[in-house]
Amino acid sequence: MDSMTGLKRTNYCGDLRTSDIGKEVVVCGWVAKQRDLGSLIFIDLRDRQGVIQLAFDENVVDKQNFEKAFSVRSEYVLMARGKVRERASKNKDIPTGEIEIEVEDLRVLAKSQTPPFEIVENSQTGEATRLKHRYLDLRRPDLQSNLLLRHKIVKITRDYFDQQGFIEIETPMLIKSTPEGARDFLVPSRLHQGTFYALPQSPQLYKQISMVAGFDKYMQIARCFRDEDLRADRQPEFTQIDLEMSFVDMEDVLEVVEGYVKTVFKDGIGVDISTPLPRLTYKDAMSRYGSDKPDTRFDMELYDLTQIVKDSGFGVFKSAVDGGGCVCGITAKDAIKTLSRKEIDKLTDFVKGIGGKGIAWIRMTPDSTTSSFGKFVSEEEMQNILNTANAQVGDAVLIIGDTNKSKVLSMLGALRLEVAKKLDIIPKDKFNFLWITEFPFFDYDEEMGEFVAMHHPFTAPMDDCLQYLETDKSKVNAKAYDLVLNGVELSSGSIRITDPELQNKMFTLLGLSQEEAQAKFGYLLEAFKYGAPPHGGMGIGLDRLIMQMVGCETLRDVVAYPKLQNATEPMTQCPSVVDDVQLEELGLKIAKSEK
RNA sequence: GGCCCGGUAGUUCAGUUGGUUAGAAUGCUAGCCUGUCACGCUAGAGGUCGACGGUUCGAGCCCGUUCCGGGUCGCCA
Repeated sequence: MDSMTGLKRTNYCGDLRTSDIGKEVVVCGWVAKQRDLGSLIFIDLRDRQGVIQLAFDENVVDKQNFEKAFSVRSEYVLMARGKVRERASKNKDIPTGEIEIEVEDLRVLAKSQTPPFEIVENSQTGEATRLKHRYLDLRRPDLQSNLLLRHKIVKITRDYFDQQGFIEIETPMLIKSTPEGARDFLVPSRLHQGTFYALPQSPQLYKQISMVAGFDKYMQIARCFRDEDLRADRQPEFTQIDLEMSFVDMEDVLEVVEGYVKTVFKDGIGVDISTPLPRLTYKDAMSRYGSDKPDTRFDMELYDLTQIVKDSGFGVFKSAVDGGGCVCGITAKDAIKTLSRKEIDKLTDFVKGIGGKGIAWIRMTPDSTTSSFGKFVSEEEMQNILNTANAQVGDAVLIIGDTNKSKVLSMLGALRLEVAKKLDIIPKDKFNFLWITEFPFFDYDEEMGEFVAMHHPFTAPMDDCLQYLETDKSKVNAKAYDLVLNGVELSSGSIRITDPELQNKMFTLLGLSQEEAQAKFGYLLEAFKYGAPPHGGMGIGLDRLIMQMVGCETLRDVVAYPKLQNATEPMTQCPSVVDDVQLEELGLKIAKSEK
């Protein structure tokens, strides 16, 4: 192995261009590829900026360097000094394809074992293997560029909010556990055995207290933790762009966030987002798309057939309507080829999987119109359905009925997405933002038979809903707003309650006793006694934002060191057991052994 | 916790009704090769078919159990 003595890097491999021809440069990096043509050897040397070709001609370079180049293997770490020159034959496909380095001094700084998978873009290797050797996985150009973009986005974010007068404040990682919402990760206390800190699910209460403290505009690139099951877009720890502002109402928050979205897309990836962003109330989103985070990159909106089929001879429809529910449908345009009877059966299974009973369908082929329920309904009813469905030859109509209205909408919303995926009609190059406003304050829990809070207990109700607080909870909406991008909930926020009287009333309505509220949030309530400015804010999911920007399928491609679905990390093998000594110091005993 | 998909060479996969010695590509090793860039050509090494049990004359394939990975529902105020 060689030393670096006498050499100092002058350029990144991937940065060199034809303008550097003639210069003597020193580059460092990893061997991406070695091509041995006999008395001519090429090495592609890779660093974070890209690759550059090193050339070794047996008749020109000295014997020692040539033999080194010959014996080099994948992922060896090299340093090379030489002259940049124009290539004899050019490669138009890469940015450095017209030049190469005629190497005069080659140093092998480190050897490498053969990597367990190929270090290439769009790797097909399973994630468990890649995460076990994440340092190799991260060498891949796509992950390198994802993380470089992430860095850039974070910088743009800090700059934007700084310009808007926001102050970044670090809130603690070790905080009081407040078992509501998601599960907390707990950290046992040594100095106070038997007690625990929790890792924050978000800096929510601290940022509100920062408003009471007078910081006026707060932001933080905040790490958040939730001990819940993982998904492709959900990790137990994630990063949130956390905001809070004083003396604002909803419109002010939305305006700041819209400015941010515009800036970060323009400066980050060169995409123009036109503002103001479109808005939809929760109610409209549910009735038109069957989702509180609709993907508006394609149409296929829901429609209501309840009035048409309320006296239908088709039992499924009739009983849904009689039971106080509804019957709604979607029309899949030009879909009969994809949506064969067999495919519709699969969709029926899909709907059953999310709690539905099935799908009533109509297929309009050029020859005939067939349906699963035609013989039970009159000609007129069928015609009315087709009119409302705006169905033409080639279309498929999918209908769901149930005694639970919101269930019909959400199932149809899920079906809408499933069908769109099957038909492959979702454009990949669009960035469709959408504000969802006027969220219900309460959610009716069927199992418990009562209304439960849909948001954290400091969310303010909308002013014109205050009158219904004690009379009709279903009519109470919150000053809460979500920002949706391409069907993904990117961001969520609200205006908070600062009136202690209203706050107490809300606790009561949420079934929290004074004592419970005091025990959980006493410090915030105490703070509010000393002059709390009206305030509100938002949390923007940084990981999901970047995921959308690079168009990848999983959060793991934009997080440097993510966890597998089982919440472990194969490289470090965490979580792991700890020494008995550690447990003893904490006053802990493991009650259940592993097996 | 439920449901779905998967586990075969280092990697990605194929493997017919259960039938002799389990294949391909790529990677790896060696040799040849002066303009390659997915270099090319030749040769070679590389397998507990996730594990355990069962059915069978015979199991990669069938059955049961279990482990592991992915997706999803529940969950994520």
